[in-house]
Formats: sequence, structure tokens, C-alpha cells
Amino acid sequence: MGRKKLEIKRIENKSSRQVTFSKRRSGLIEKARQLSVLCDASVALLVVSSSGKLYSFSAGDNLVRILDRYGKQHADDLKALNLQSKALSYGSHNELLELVDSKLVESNVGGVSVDTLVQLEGVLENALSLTRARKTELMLKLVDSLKEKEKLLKEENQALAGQKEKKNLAGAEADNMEMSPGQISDINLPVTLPLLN
Amino acid sequence: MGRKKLEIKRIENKSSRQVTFSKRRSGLIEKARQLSVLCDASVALLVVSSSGKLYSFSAGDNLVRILDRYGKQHADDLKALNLQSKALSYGSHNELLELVDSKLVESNVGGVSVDTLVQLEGVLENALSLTRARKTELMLKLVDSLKEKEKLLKEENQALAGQKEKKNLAGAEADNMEMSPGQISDINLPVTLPLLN
DNA sequence: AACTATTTATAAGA
DNA sequence: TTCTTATAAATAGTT
Repeated sequence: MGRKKLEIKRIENKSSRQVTFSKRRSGLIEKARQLSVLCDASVALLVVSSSGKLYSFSAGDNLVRILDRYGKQHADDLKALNLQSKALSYGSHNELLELVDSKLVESNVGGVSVDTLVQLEGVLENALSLTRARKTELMLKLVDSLKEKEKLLKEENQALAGQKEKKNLAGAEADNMEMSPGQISDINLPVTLPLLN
Repeated sequence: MGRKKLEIKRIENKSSRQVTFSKRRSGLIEKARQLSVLCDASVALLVVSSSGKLYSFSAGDNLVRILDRYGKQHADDLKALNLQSKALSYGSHNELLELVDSKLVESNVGGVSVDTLVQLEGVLENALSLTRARKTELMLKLVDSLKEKEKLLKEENQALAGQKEKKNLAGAEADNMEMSPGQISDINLPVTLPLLN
């Protein structure tokens, strides 16, 4: 809707891309607002420009609450989400394979076009790689957050030990407990993870 | 943009509200998609209808990654992350299964050789090799061990706090502190895991 | 789910 | 950036 019809593909000219980004971003946000008001819905919108700047908008409810709901509903009902943003469960791989297998056996009689099979293969590969990428990403995140937690706990630990020592010195005798608080206990973790294919 | 100008306020008639919701939701998603393509941006959109149904869309990058970015810029959202990671391991392959199913059914017209089918099966099986399961298993172990570590740290923490309190009560006398070795250690976790896709 | 009269969004230009 | 305006696109009400 402008002087000319614009093809929906990346705008190569940097400055008009910037202008369009700005205009359409406002337009999108306005539309989101209207949807929220007209239909009594909650809307959360996050836009990240190619230069990495983040714009967020939410209406009807605050963003965090909407995200929470996303998390919950994700567990219950993924039907509502589109395939792209969907995650697949670990177990699904095998199930899917089995399904495909059985379907293929079944169709020994009927027939399936090569094109369809190629398409199917693509779909599966795509879905799998998406899944794997996301799974990895999330697990790395989880690991990071756990490590962060660990660090904080250790610090607290050290602080507590320090306080204790002070008290010891101030008290009757010394005890030379050198409880250096960073001590080792063994948790069974493979130091090197054989994560190879 | 319609037969009449519509005021932007809650539509009272339930069914037209529903219709408008549906139309405008698609419109919004299309606009989001266009913005993403035209301007090389990432967009995440979450819409919750008044009846609580959730719709999500993302383009340019996966939703979780976009949310992550949001999380970084706006303090923590570990809670949401946890919810998500939980959700991710639950069901969700339904849609994919349906898609696969429909592809196979719909293409009962052409014809394909058993050889081709066997080949396809092989390709898919390959993509699902056991190694991936092993990788997942190992990562899950890693996460578990980190959680375990965390637990131990918390316990030690509590023990220390308890001792400190005791000391306070006992005043200046000896301390029989027997450092209960419920220790925590530093295990050399690879900071970056060589995770394969 | 289609249609179409209108309103809205916006591409290009200033 | 901001405004203007010709035109494309979205959609409200209708069927």
C-alpha cells in the first residue's frame, strides 16, 4: 500500500530498509494494540532489528505474564503454535520414525510419489534440526544458569565460613581448622564428555 | 478499512468479536512476517484470546532465542526459561505427525518402488541415530549433576549457617566443629560443550 | 469462507 | 526525521 507494490523480500537499500522498518514497526504495534482492545486479547510483540536493537510491546496484560502463559500452554497444548516455533519432544523421534516406517510399509501396495517423499524427507530433516538446535540451546542455557547459581552459593558459603573464622579467633582458643571453603567432594561427573556422534 | 469506520474499543457482540479476532490476528501475523522479511528483523508475537487460547508466531529467528534476548535486556526470566525447557520435553509432535500423515495419505496417487521407500527409511533413520540419544542423555546427566551440586552447596550452606548460630549461642568457648564433609567441589566442567547437531 | 465498499497503511517523494 | 499523497492492502459488514 504505497505508491508502488513492494515485493516482500529483503530491501537491499540500507536506508530505505531502515525507514521501512521504522514505519512498519509502528504500524505493527498499532495493529497489535487494536487487536488487543477490540477483541479483549493479550498481545506481546518483540521485534529485533537487524542491528540488534530490541523493541517490545505488550497490551492486555504485561509481557511477563503473557510469556508465562506461553510456557504453561506450551506444555499443555502445542497445537496452537506454528510448526516453526514448536519444539519436539525427545521421544517423538522414535515415534515419528515408527510412524513413518509403518506408513511406508502400508503404502507398499498403493503408491507414493517420489516428490512427496522428498518433501517428507525435507520436512522431517528440518523439524529434527530445529528440534536439536533448540534443545541444545535450552540445555546450554540451563547449564549456564545452574553454574551461575552454584557460583552464588559458593560465595555465600565462603562468606559464612569467613564469619565463622572470625568468631573462632575472637573466642577462646584457636582452632586451626583450615576449612578452605572451596573444597572438593566428588560428584560423579564425567570430566570429559564423549559427545561425539 | 471496511464498510464502516470501526471505533477502537472492545467489540461487544461476541461473535463479531471472534470473527474480528481471527481476521486481525492473521493480518497481524502477516504483517509481522513481512516486517521480518523486508527488514531482516526478528519478530516474535504472542496473542492470547479472551478465551485463553494462545497463538504464537515468530520469524527471523526462533521464538525462544528472541525471548532470550528479551530476558537478557530485562533482568531475569529464568522462570520462564524453566517452564519452557520443561515444556519442550513434553508432547508436541502431534502437528508434525499429522503433517507427515497427511503427506503420505494425500499422495496415494503416484507410485514408488519399495527400494525408494527403503532408501527413504534409511535416510530418516540415519538422521535419528542413536548418538543423538546418547548426547541428550549425557546432557541430561550434566544438568542433573549440576542440580545435585547445587543441592549439596545449599546443604553445606545451611550447615555453616547453623554452626555460626551455635557459636553465637555458645559464646566464646571451644568449638568442636567437625566440619562435616558434605563438601562441594569444583569439577572441571567443560565450559563449552562440543555439542553436535 | 467469499465478496466488496471503505478505511487504513504505507512507498515514494518532498 | 516528518509530511504529503497516490496507491496498495486490510478488513467490516454482508451474503
